[in-house]
Amino acid sequence: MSRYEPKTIEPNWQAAWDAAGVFTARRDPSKPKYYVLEMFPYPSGRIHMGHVRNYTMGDVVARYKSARGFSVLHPMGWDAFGMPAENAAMERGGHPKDWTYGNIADMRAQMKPLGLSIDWSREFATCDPEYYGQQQAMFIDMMGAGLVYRKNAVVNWDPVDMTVLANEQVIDGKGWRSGAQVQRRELTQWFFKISDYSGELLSALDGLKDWPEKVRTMQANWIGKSQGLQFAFDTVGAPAGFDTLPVYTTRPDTLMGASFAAVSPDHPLAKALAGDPAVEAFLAQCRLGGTTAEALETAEKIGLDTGIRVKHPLDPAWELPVFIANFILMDYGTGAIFGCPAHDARDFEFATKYGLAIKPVFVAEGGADAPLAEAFVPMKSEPVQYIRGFAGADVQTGEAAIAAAIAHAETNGYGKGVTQYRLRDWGISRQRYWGCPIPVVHCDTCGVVAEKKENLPIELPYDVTFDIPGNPLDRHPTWRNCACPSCGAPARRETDTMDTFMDSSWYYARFTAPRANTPTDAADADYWMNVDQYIGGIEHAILHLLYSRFFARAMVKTGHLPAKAIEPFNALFTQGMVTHEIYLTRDDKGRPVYHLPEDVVDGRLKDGTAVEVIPSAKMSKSKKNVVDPMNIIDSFGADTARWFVLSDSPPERDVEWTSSGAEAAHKHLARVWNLAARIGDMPAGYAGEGDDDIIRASAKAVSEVTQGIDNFAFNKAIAKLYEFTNTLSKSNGSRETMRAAMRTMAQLMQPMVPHLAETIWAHLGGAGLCAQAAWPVADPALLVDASVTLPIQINGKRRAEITVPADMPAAEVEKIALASPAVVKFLDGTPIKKIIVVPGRIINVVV
RNA sequence: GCCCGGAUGGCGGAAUUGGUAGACGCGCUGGCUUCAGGUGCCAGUGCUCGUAAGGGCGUGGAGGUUCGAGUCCUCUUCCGGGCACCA
Repeated sequence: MSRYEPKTIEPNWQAAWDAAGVFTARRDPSKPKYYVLEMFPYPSGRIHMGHVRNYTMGDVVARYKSARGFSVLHPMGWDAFGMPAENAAMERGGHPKDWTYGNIADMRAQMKPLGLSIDWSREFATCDPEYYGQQQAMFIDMMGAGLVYRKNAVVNWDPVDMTVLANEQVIDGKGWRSGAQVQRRELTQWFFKISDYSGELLSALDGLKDWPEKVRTMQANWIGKSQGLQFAFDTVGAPAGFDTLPVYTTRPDTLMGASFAAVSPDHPLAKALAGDPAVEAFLAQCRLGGTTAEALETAEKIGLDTGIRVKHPLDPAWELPVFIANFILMDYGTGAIFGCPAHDARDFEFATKYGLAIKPVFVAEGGADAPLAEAFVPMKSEPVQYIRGFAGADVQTGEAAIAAAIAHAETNGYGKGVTQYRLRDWGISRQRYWGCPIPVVHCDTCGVVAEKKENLPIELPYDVTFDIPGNPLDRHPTWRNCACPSCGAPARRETDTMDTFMDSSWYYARFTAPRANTPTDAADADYWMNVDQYIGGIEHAILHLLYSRFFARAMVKTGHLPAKAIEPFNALFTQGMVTHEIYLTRDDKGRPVYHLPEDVVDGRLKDGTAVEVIPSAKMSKSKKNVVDPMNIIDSFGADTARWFVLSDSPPERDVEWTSSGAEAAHKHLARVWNLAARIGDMPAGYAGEGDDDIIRASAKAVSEVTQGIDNFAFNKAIAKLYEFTNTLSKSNGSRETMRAAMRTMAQLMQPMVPHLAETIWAHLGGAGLCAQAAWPVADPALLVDASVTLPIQINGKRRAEITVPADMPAAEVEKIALASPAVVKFLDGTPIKKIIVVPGRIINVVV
């Protein structure tokens, strides 16, 4: 071994692994299987540090599990449909397909030098017709299973470009290209009945023990189960067909504080009143702006009194005005509510604005019935005192009062308790080209008919243009024309394509049999499913993971997955982002001009201009705070990049990229290399000294690094490897002991820096490839320390310490502690009130 | 607006179930090596008072529980993620 030159060794080892087929996943009944999957990338064209971090973590797990004797599946593919490809076509010309496949080739070329243990023979892209054709087949099966339907839904409409906009394309309520005020508009869309699974998707979260608690909590809140009361107001002065107005409330205990009723602008009653010009003008105002929950909930609350009145269910003489109000969502409950301003912040704001009564139903325990300055919303567990409650409700918690109110409604026959979910059905229609075509046909006589499976895949036409806004499939001269699968008459294809979340909701299943001519293969799915470890960004905590959980259920129902795959991801790990400082200068109008980190040295540009520095944020192209991983790989090698992204920051947290960090990583690897070289040069028969300590240190390193990897604490595993390196470089053991310790080092480092590990392993006489060697195991007897140092606290403050045999009884430890000079001196005869001895931990003397 | 996280030295972070706060790394300081710079090696490094011995203070902020709190509870500030058509 001469000098550490990663550029020489890395390609050689990658070729050696390829030649030995080390990473090819095989169904091997003699071994337990392990399926590790990282969320597949969108092919933007360049890999970034986040990718390196994500795939390195997955690689550590894959290589570790392989060393532990598992048959490992570790695949890679491309989430290749989506808007950026169409945007590129619009901005730079060219075709989304060419752009996408070009990007895939570029990114694959950037990923290969990382030395990831990926089975590249399973690679696919979701825009491959072989993939999306199978997706269309499943869509047809799911239609047959009653999981798909059409209904109206609200979209962002750009009235100038005459096109539907994604939420991302609505900036401050305006279209991103046209700048026009965006409107909410209804369109007929395709939906999946995910809401049929609300209860199950919620209750099954309890079984996902190896998912982060926060992800389960977020999903549970998203599904949003609530127990409430549904009842109908009798109306006064409403149009025909609206004799009653059904409402849903989670706070029926506040019914005695009702002061108005309100319906959503999308409510049938609001639509029925739209003939009135004042109502129509108001509804038009409500339609302005985007469709996001944030836009709807932060918009100023506005309402219009319809003149209609409803009768309070407990007092027919008590009438409430009916408003149309912009903050009522048609998608939740019945699209109509009663307002209790005293105990709901939104209702309070609304009532104040429109001069409606604010009538408290309960007060804080011991409080008085007084005018409120703001809505009084106690915590659920907090006892309150009902002053306008139902019979029998005294001082109690909200939950008990709600149950009493529901019971009252059911007993008296004006309402019933219902379970409601916030989760809405999954709208999958997109009015865009670069997605999977929805395989249905519109026929004048037969209606909406599924395409025949033998006609799949329904392929996207290549001859499309992006010179004008809108869906190119709509304006294609011939693509829409087809024969009705049912009657054979001329018919029209659906031009909506599928949400790209569909593509990523089953790719994990496809990886188990990527070339099968059905969506999945029973034997392969049975062997490889489930994903044992799934790794990806926390930003996918809700949508992608919830859709995947639903889709797995739909695949089980339609026979495309075995029942055991109903929850497809056994364990989930969510990683943090890679961040970097942002550098900028100002143009003559004071607008920021961003600069790449590589162009900034010591706070200055090359021409000497000082830059402003903004604290670290997620790497993004627009802020130019990106570091191209290829630069590091070119100058330091893949192992340095891998070691660096695993060091320091815990995997679940954000990591700040610093050039000094990358240099430090490289320095350490060179140090390990030099240590291995020195050990390799030791003369035969060299006896040295301290072998026992080296053997103990090795065992400790094995135990601690293994624990670090098992717990996804790669930063800690690496800290232990630093300690082990420090110990070994200071040791002077026998040749054989040093060589064995260094081989252990190579094995422990192999998941993180596989190329360096192979070189050391080979140099010090390891048999075969390090990547195929069995993981080392520590002898437990070597891990136990004979003596232990205990701190002595006096009144909780550390004053002294003693070292005692680890197995000394507590009574004896206490005696020695009290006799120690520092304690005697400090106490100076003060009587002891209490003494606490925690064996192996601490002694606390209370005086 | 709603839901979920996070905050520890100059910096990234460590701290099984509440039990020695600051492991490990970076940076910095001093020394050795070197013609010099870099590399490499050795030592020191939370803040503060003190010549020292030793003391005081310290985990975003304010309270609380406990013999003992970075860790548990309540409130709060700031930062980040998500909010259903970004992927």
